[in-house]
Amino acid sequence: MKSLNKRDEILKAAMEIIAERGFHGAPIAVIAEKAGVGAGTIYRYFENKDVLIIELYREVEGKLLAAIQEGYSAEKPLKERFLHLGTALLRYLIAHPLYFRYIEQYHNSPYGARLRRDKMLKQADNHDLFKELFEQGIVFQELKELPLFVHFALAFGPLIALMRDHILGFAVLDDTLIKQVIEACWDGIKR
Amino acid sequence: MKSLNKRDEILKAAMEIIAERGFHGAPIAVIAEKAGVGAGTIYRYFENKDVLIIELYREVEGKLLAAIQEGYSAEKPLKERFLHLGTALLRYLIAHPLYFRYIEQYHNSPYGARLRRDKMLKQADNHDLFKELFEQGIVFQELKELPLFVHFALAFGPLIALMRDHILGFAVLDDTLIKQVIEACWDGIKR
DNA sequence: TAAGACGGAATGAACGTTCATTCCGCATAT
DNA sequence: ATATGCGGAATGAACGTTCATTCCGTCTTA
Repeated sequence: MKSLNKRDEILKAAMEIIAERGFHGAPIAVIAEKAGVGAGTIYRYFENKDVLIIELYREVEGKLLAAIQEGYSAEKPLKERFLHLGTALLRYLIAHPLYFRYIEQYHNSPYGARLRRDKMLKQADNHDLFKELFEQGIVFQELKELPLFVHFALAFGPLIALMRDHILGFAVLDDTLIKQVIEACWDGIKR
Repeated sequence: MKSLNKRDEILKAAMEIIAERGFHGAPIAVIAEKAGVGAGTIYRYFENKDVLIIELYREVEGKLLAAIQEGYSAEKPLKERFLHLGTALLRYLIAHPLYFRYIEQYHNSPYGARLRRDKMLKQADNHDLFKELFEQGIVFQELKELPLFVHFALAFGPLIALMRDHILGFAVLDDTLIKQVIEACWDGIKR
């Protein structure tokens, strides 16, 4: 119990520092200090820095996926489902900006490369939900007849770009705007 | 003349190595070897590594902007102009994948942060062309009445996502598909 | 109950490696 | 012969990781 606390302290500290300063600006010594533990202690909980970083990514990804699936129903109309997933995604990331930043750091790093390679092989993930949605949409002729990866790009690309703007303070994303944006994404993919 | 050649060799080598392996995987020694010069020589042409990297970014950005402006006419209809810029951008980046990778590396690094801050202040850039386009579109009621940054996100987000897929080998972007994608982006922003 | 012994958790100084940068001797050209 | 350009070994800073040592809670024993 006590040890779980310490482990979580380390993860939390790593999360905050890496999200804010990137992997460059997050030496073990700094993470240890923020977590309130000795540098060596980190190696009692994680084999090495890479393992810590990968583990942290898994946790964040898990929470994100759980969040967007909440209240999702595969029975509802396509558009409604799309709006649900999109708004849930945006809302969750806005509520947890550090998660978004961490995910971005992770993707744009050597770790991200390995991740992509892995996903190439094992094609089952959050994408499942969206994949299913897009495939149905094409079959039912509600969506443009384009390759799946184009639909992903049209749907996620704008959201990621907006999140960046939001975090940098360029943009203010309130509920009204979020809804308009997801609708616009739908206009992009719908037939 | 001889010195210019050597300078260009260094820039080219840095470009290729950073684009392929990221800043992590590009120590001065490696760049020097690829460029066919001694490590110390690099410091005859660039004050330090940061200056080299920033200078390289300026050159790449300059070429990119020149490429998309070629053949652009502010007189033509809005949609036609948008299609021109979008396709020119995608085509150029596909033809120069290393440029795209370098730009991405740069943006997702401490350098990128400084860049953003600078652009916050001095709001004149490639964006000018797009900014003008979007503003006109809103005035003429051809585009959705959304904040400018949303239009940027809806237009560029998908293109960047697609470029990533393309470079990673997920996607094959031929001329037909490029056109369809830009059209889909237009559907996203048009009223 | 109190004293002592024990084991695992925690620590941070020390080590080895990696890197940007500097420096100095050599080569080339005038 | 002198000045300029060049290369790559040398340097020192920064970092991840290790490990001998300390710390602390628990169990044992009288």
